[in-house]
Amino acid sequence: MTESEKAAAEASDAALEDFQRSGRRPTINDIARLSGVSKKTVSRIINLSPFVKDETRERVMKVIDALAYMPDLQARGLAFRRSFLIGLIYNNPSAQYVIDMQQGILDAVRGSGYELVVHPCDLSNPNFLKDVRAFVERQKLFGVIMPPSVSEDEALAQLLAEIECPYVRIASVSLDRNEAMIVTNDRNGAAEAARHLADLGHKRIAFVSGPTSFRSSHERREGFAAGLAEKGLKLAADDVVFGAYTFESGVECGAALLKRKPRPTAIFCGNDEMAAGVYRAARDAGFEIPRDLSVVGYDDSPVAAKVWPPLTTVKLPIREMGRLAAEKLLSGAVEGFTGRVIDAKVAPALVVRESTAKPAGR
Amino acid sequence: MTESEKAAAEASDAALEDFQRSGRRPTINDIARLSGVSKKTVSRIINLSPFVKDETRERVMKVIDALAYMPDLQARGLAFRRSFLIGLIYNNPSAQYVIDMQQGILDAVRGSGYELVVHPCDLSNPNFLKDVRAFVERQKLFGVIMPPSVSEDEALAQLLAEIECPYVRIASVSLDRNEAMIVTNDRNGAAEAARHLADLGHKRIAFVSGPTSFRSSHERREGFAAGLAEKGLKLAADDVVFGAYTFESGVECGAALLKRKPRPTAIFCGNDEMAAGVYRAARDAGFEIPRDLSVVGYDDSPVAAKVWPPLTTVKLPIREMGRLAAEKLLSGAVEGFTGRVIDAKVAPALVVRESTAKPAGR
DNA sequence: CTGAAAGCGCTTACAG
DNA sequence: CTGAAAGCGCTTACAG
Repeated sequence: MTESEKAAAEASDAALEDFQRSGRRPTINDIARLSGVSKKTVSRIINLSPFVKDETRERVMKVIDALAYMPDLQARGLAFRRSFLIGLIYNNPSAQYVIDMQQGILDAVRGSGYELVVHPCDLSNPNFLKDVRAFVERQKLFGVIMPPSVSEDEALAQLLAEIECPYVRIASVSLDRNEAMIVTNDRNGAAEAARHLADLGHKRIAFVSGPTSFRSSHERREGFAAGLAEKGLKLAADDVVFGAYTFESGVECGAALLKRKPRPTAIFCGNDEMAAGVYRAARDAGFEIPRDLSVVGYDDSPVAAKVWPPLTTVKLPIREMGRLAAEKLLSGAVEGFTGRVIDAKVAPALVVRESTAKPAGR
Repeated sequence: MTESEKAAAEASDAALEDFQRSGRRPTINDIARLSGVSKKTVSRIINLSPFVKDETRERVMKVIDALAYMPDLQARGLAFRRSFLIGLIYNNPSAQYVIDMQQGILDAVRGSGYELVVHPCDLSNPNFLKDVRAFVERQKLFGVIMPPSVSEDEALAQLLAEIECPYVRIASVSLDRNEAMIVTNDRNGAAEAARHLADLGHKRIAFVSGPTSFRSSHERREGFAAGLAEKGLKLAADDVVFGAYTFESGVECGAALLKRKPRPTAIFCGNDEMAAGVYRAARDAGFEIPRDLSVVGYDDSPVAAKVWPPLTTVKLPIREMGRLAAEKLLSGAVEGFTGRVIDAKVAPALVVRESTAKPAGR
């Protein structure tokens, strides 16, 4: 280092300290001035451009770190014509499901500077598409994530494509390009439940379906039927009753099934909420679980461990699904996410607790 | 209208149609040009300035409506030095609580152009304050809402004040200026529960407290003790056991209380989750609710209606609390919110279901 | 590998 | 009541 370089370095150190004392939030101009480069070069560094000499980058980074510089997201957003926000558009009635998904998304974006904006909605609202469009366009969302059954709305997916808003859909089967899907393979989970009940020796088995407007209702039914078929059993149309994925609908469906003669010895429910409702119906009708009736749920939500006896159910890794969806969405656009999750698989798994046993008399 | 005015109007109509055909999103410049005013005047209209002639406003509004103009939030944000985002910072373990609060906040901001960004956090994380600060400053949040127990952290409130981030805290007692508080008056709710149990004839009554780190635990305990005192009963220190507002802790506390001789004939729980745990403990120990034991919860969360027998509990209007908090936050800054809720009161109310009855032998 | 100029779509401060 | 200029803090397109 020559004398004159040393003097320059000292001068810039002094300027840096002056700035620190000022207490102002630094801008790209401050960083450029204090490190002796143009703001364009600072911009290149912020945006991880490879076209910066290592030495230059180090010098600038030192100033950035010393001043804890954070680029202004509004300004970047204005120039980029988009924000650093991810939208979660959902209509799932389960609070736990939504919270788990939010957590998963936040797991993925932590440290990236992106944040999560939540947008519950109602598919039956005639303004639904207009609302979503306004939401996306006003905030210039980076992209959106959609769990079922919003994810199954083709008109919405088409709208998002038209306005060029990246999205990832979470659904029980693939509905889109691989890059835009997280698939939960509900058939496999339901088939596992079927094999479990068949192996215990049950023959008269009923299925409480979710609403037919949810794709998962069909997938779980078909997977369940396929699992029974492997064991030589059949799920007749008459063995299926329809609920709404809610506790109350579970009570009603359970009560109806338990009045039948002969009554089923096992009931598979489309989700845990309805299974809890079937518990209530069984109690009201004087049946004991699992002695008189085996029950299996789906989701492994917290309620599954809180009911008595603890519920055998199919575990859906909701938080992980959220994380995978966010990683897929950011993949490519954000450093560190590239291609990592394109082939991620979600595998449902049976969790055997105490609500299933051999049927009476075996 | 003179001939030349008419010609001008026709010309501008044509220009407007041209623009509509272009499919571009209009900017403030387009609106200004097409309505023949400066962009400053358009800006005044967007910002509801009274200093615009009615006739001018009407002319400009016509163009705004025709083109469905939405001001760019990034650009406004850059100029205003803040965003149009409200943060929800929370550490509440109940999914239903958080979802209800989110819904309430969204009820309030609907149509205002503001959106909700969620930020779960962990008070015990040493980086907690730094994380929140980065969250608020990076996104330049308009303001934040904090439910318990985040709301009770004075260091956080002080930090937000320092960085001039408006906030509203939700808590069981007032901790701040009226403009920054939604108070849930937990003492009153707990006192109602106490009177209900005393009126039924219970004498041996226990309280399962939430964690002492939650202010609500103290408030509910003191309110409960005060309610009992009105009826000539006393809540001794020995009658209080401490849980963690979780199901599992409720099981443990319930089991411990039911082993006592003489055992309590009624248990008031700091929340519904723990009450559900006490149900489990009662069942495990062979006691029937309400025959052998009366149980009262707090919150009126969905679990209260799902357990058997349905739980008597104190209803906390969580969604409304979220709405009130958001209205208070936006009050003053956003048209239509001014002063409307400064004196809003949250009143807890006892919901009597089937988990409470006279003690055995009366 | 680096930079000067123009622009993103708004608002503020000033002037009239 | 209205407007021309400058600015918010970044990036893009171009040039070297």
